[in-house]
Amino acid sequence: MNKQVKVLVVEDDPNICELVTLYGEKNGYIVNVAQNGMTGLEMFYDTTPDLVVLDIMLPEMDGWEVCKEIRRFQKTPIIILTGKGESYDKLKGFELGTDDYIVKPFDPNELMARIKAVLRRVNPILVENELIELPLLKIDMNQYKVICDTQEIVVAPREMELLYFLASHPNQVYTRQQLLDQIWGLDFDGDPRTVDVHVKRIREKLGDSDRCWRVQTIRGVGYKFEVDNE
Amino acid sequence: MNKQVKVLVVEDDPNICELVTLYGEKNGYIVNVAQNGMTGLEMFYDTTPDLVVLDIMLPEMDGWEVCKEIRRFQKTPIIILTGKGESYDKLKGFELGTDDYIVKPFDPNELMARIKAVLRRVNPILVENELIELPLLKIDMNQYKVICDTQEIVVAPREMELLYFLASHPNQVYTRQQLLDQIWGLDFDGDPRTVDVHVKRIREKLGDSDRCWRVQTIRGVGYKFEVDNE
DNA sequence: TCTTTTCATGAACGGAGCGTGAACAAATTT
DNA sequence: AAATTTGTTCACGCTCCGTTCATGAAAAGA
Repeated sequence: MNKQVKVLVVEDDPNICELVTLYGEKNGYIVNVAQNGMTGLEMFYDTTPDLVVLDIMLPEMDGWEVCKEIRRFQKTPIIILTGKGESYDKLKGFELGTDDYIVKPFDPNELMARIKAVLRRVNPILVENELIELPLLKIDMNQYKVICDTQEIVVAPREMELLYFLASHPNQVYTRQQLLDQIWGLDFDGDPRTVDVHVKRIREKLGDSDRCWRVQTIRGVGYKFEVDNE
Repeated sequence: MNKQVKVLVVEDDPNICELVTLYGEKNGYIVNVAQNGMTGLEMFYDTTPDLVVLDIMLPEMDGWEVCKEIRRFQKTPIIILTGKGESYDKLKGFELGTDDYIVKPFDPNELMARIKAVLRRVNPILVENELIELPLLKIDMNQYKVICDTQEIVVAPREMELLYFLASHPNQVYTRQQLLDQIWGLDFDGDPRTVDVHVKRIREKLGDSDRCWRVQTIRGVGYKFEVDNE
């Protein structure tokens, strides 16, 4: 198991703090929060985080100052949080060496994705690879790549996610609705049989040779990714 | 036997309350209902449920408040009930530490499935595994798989459910009508002899070797899954 | 033994559920 | 803006499943 990744959030809005903390912990990070720039810096030296999420509009000491101060001796990755109105000075950001930025209001999942991306770029060891390997099948969610029978296969995003989800829960049956909720999201309000079409496309792309795994239809229930045990 | 699982439902629509209660009790849960957020919280501290089903649109105190309040010190799993139209504030977080959510109008069985899934993830001991293992017989409802004499058997959905139900209540006799009510549902209005045909098909699929278990006919009454206690 | 009741079994019908191709819409790329 | 890729829906056909019915066998009671 990898060591726990520490994230420092410097942000004065307690709601956002709470939100980021919740999502961060859900993703397995240790999250520390500072409500202003000063305590942010203190906490930085105190906890030596692997990444900093930094609001620009801060009381006492603004985000750029914090950023500059951190960058004097450390190259810890920094993700900037900026309000919609606040003109984010790209040049300034580059000069100060930030790694990414996200505009409020933001989708927490989006932020999590960015954190993961930055961490991977800066320190790949910290990030667990979303990779599934089976005989004659390799699904790499990071590179969005599927290799089947030693040759790469072009799989569309949705197909990729569906295949990955099924394959990461082998032998477990899921109803169409469960798959829609998990992969499409709760707000998707469409035909459950959409899943069928994606399954079909996955199947025809992977071919129908005899392997120790397959996407199985369970009539009256749904689908499962079946793997033969030895 | 496992200890009884307690579920708290916080929902103002009495119809939904009744529905969830009915289904919940059928699944062996102790169901408590609160009609608004305030009494919901009181009842939470009062009954210490194992899981909370929480509507978002509530009088007096909205679901997010209840959620936040519960989450202050407890990590009791929460399943959110949300209307289709209600746009949830992404920033606020529709997943403010909730474990799952389901959109109204929903299929009660779907909700039951989610409750079970969440419970299994959070506290596996509370959930009885949908798995029956006997000498020369394995019924796995999660994988929708029956293994008899070390080889897999293809069993149709209804047969599967019937076999599972009987096998999970060994040596208990059920009339045809009871079986219809339990498995087909109360709204089924057909020939009770339908059960006979399914029993027959189960029997011929499982073979008629001498084993320590069998589906027994009790003449004039119904059927039972008989297991020899050596 | 004969009658009656109850169950097992095979066959058959109707329908639900799924695979598939194609069309359309939306997003993405060029 | 055009072209390509991707996502979704629809319609058709087919298969498999659930249900019912008819018939004969088995059990129970007289």
